[in-house]
Amino acid sequence: MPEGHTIHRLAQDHAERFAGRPVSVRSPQGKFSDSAALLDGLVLDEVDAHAKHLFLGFAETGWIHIHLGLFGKYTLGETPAPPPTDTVRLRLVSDTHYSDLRGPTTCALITDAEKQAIHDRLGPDPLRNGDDPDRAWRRISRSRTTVAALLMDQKIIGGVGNVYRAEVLFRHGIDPYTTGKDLTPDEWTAIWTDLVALMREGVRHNRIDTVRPEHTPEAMGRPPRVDDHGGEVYVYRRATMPCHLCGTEIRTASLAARNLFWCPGCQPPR
DNA sequence: AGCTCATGGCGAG
DNA sequence: TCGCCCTGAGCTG
Repeated sequence: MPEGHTIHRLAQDHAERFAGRPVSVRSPQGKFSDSAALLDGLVLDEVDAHAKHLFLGFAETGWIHIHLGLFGKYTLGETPAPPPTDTVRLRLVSDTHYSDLRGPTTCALITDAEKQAIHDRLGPDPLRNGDDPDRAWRRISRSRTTVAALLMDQKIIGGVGNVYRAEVLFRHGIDPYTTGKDLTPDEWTAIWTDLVALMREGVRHNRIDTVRPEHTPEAMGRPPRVDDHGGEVYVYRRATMPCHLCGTEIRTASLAARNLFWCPGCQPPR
């Protein structure tokens, strides 16, 4: 689940359901108990998100910094909350809603300065209004690293994960092994603009869909397909299956310990 | 019951 | 580049 769109959606949902009201803060699992005790009953007054980092602000006391990592998951619902299971790291409860966090890489109480340090080491985020794509381009355009690796580097661009990486490169016909230096300014502009649109859609629908309307199974007169992660995509996790557009077998490779997917037909080497 | 894998990221070497 | 941390689903047996 967790790419940038997931975190921005969680920020929205938390702002709507918990902000401006006192909330009960607990850690049934125990690993966040000390901080939870400090925050319990305070008003949650601000929510922020940058890349894959979520921040829940409690005025003078500080921020809960949350990073889901690969396994972290949220469950949101209406009160009454069910009895918490022993893997719930953080439970928030307002008079109307509850939220349960399980398996995060990070759930810690931090200061304003510590929060700022996190923003400082993250690249521009397509989901943060006003973030400047030129900051990313300055680093990409002089890098000999592959664009596939650069898109996943959170210092360069914030919020893109393995699905958006594969899909945005497919949508622009870019071979993932193209180096940053070889990418054209127009290609970068197209990638950034597309990420802004795709990820906003991702926040709205709470899932990743990247297939253009003219390429949906209905539009192409093919049987409907169901991708096992819940969204409609071109290449992600479709290794050895035929490309929806050209029929070439989708390829996969390991790049920086992550699975990369691309269509050699639609994304030819330079 | 035990294994593998997953949309992340960190630190050691 | 590797090992490690966090959890749960989907296999295998």
